[in-house]
Amino acid sequence: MGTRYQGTAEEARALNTYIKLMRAADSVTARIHRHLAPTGLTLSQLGVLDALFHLGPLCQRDLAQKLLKTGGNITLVIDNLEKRALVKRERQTADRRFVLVSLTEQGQQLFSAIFPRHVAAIVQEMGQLTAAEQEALARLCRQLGRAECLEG
Amino acid sequence: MGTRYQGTAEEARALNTYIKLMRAADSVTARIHRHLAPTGLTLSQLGVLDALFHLGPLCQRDLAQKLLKTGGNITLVIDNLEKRALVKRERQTADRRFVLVSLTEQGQQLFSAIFPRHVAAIVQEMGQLTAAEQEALARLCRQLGRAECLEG
DNA sequence: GGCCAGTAGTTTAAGATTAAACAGAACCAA
DNA sequence: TTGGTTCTGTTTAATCTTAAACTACTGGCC
Repeated sequence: MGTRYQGTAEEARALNTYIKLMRAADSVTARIHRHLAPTGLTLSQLGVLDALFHLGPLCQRDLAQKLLKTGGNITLVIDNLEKRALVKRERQTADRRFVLVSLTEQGQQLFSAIFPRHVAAIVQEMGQLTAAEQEALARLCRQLGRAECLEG
Repeated sequence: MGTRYQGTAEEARALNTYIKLMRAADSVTARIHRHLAPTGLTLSQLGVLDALFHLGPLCQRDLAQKLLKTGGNITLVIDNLEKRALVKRERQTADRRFVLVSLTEQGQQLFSAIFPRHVAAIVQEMGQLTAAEQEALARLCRQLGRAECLEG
């Protein structure tokens, strides 16, 4: 956007950085998603499986927080994973407001099969940068994305 | 994702950078979009208006390329902008396959009114980083997103 | 006990997004 | 001229995404 905008140097710099950041994220996302396509999983679904695999069962509120998504969104993504029997929901008895989501046997197996390829795709994407550059990029991104919850 | 994944150092580094990049892009996008909400425009719609404003009338294929989106997506976004009379379509007579999209008077006015605030929001977001850091981030992102068309 | 505020999930409406199938147009070659 | 190829844009089906309205549940307070 706004490649031709003439403003102050500060504005031009901020705009340029913003555009480059968005394009990089879009490009990488598109390519990673294409690697994933044959599995029939979306990136959102993989995100949920990943969280459950590495962190154990979680309630939907926690999933929403981890993935920076709204509650309504998580409801739908879990719905779709549940249709494929990759995760299951369990209403908690202690506090019936909570729903605990966990991987099924099939979910575990599928994720274990897919994850190494997913990591390989990410390593390949990042291969454009040296180790030092990757670390610098990670640091700058962390500084930019500083928490500030999505729904706050 | 995969904060707890134990792989090689190369894998851990690539994963970490990937996560940080995605979270930064998501956070910034969410905050920028919130600034935009009162106008009723989505970020995609603003992207189209911006391209038309700064580059002049374009056909949908060119818009898709500029914005890294699919043709089907552009069709819909233009539909929605057309409903609000912010852009207009004109079938080209020279080659009837092309549709030239341009801003209406209203579109120009709305964009002119909104753009400065949008730039201000981006400058504020990027204010987390020094000028040198912004330039470093832009360079690293450019390196990562190197062209490779979306639909190719 | 009964009301009320806050919390967890769901639903709904609108828009974004892609891939894939499709229609119309241009173009090239035999 | 006809046939095949390529290109632009549209449509469709599926999913994602958000905000906002809604339901169900908990816990505190009178």
